[in-house]
Amino acid sequence: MSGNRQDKMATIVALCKRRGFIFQSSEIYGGLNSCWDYGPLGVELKRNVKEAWWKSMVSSRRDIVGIDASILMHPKVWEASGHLKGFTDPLVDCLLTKKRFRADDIEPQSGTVLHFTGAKDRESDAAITEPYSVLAKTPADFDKARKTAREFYQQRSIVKPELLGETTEEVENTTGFNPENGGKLTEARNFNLMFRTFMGPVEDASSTVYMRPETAQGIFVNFLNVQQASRMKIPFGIAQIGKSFRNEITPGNFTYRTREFEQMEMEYFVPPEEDENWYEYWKNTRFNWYLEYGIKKENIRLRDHEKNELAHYAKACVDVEYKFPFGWSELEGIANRTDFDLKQHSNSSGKSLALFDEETKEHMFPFVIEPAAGADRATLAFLIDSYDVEGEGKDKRTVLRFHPSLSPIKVASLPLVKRDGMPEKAEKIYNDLLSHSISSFLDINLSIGRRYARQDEAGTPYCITVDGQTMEDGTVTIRERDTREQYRVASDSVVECITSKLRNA
RNA sequence: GCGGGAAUAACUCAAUGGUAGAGUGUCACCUUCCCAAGGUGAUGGUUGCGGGUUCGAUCCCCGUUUCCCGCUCCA
Repeated sequence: MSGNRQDKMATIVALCKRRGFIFQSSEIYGGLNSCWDYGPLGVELKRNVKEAWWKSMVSSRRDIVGIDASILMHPKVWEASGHLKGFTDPLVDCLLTKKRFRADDIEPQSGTVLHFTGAKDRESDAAITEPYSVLAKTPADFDKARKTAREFYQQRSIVKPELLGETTEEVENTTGFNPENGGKLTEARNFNLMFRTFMGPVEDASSTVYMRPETAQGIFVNFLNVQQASRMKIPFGIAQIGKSFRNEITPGNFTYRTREFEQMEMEYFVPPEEDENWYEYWKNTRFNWYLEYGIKKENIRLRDHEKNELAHYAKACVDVEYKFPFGWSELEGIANRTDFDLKQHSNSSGKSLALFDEETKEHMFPFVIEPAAGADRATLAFLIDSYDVEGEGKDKRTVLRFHPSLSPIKVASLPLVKRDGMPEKAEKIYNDLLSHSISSFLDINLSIGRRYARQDEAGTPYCITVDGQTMEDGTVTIRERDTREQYRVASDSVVECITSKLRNA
């Protein structure tokens, strides 16, 4: 990881805080791990990202409808979906090397275990009574095992350890030792990635509920409700934007991996024999969506999952990856979930989620193609991708080159100087814009250059400037963020002009 | 969860075992007809938090929280 890349991330985190995009959660209390709050600019940006997604997936299509399911769902949902079982990883650590293993990945081993009760130093009074064991695999090499044990005690400040209380034990098919060095592993600890809480005032096992680790299940369990209410016929989709929660073992990289996050998911139900075509279709459609909203071609790619990488439900999966400063990372996964989920819920609930096929007169389970995107990840990617620094020294300019639809503020209304009625005129234009629900900003103080710079750093695509000529002929200038070019329009056509620019952007 | 590094004003950073400074920013007033101009003033910090050592700690020690890096994990 080069210094530059990390500098870029740090610079963006600082900019986000300074300009009000993203703050650390509960900062005055020292912060809360992996939790972030969106500030005034950040919330607009993220809303715009979600709106762009919703428009492209729902509003502009005849074949997709939306829902908003609750975060808490019946616990059996998570049994059926496989999350209750599959989301629990029993993990063990090597006491010597600290290397971590999944307990169920360790091959059973046989051999002789050497137990020690402790160690003392050969040249001082130092001693330690912590027990330790090493497995000497058949054919047993006891000297090597003892050497491992001495390393263990050396780590605990015994410089020249003499092992104490050695006993041996024959074992078969144990998984309690590190396959690489025979060293004892910790007890298995379960990491369930689902957040748990209690429904109602009594905290007992029967009231345990989970906060959803994905929004998809809310769609699957509502599949027939939605299909019947909206009279949809396959192929059709159900979309949802909402918060999900996962107790990630390692959160990090700013808002990239957090334990509370927002997903934009769509489940597209198709005839089983058409699954591969639709998979290709959504792969391309979703990839192009990022390009359409300004992500640079060289910073985005598709990466197919290897067979052994696939989730338990998936027949195929491809990631849309973005080149973050910390490396290529997933923005969105497009998966062929087959009929796994609908069948599971049908079996588990006893209520069939199959559709009746009028042609074949048979019940059938559609296959599901799922494009699942991270709203926070997409927001972060748009933020990073639009970040640009121009010029050097005094001419240096920081610009967020957002696609205009994503910009938190669309227009700033600025009087060139604070006199001759210019502030009043600028305020009138500002009010006009606001009355047309165009997100705008009025800035009167300080030099015009400074105010342009502030808007550049907020990613505002257009600045309206009221100058001397405005007072004579009623025209104002529109300044373009990316080129800094200016041209004049009649002040009473500003709203119309901006509206058309935003529509065509 | 392990190992390493860091934490001082809103941001970027200084400084010192004797209760902290600068630049930037922000605000007000003045000035200013086009890209972070200038002037004056103001705003700002229990030095992340909690203990300990000390006459005295931002500095030394311990713990803790958060962030970053590396493991590990990742539906």
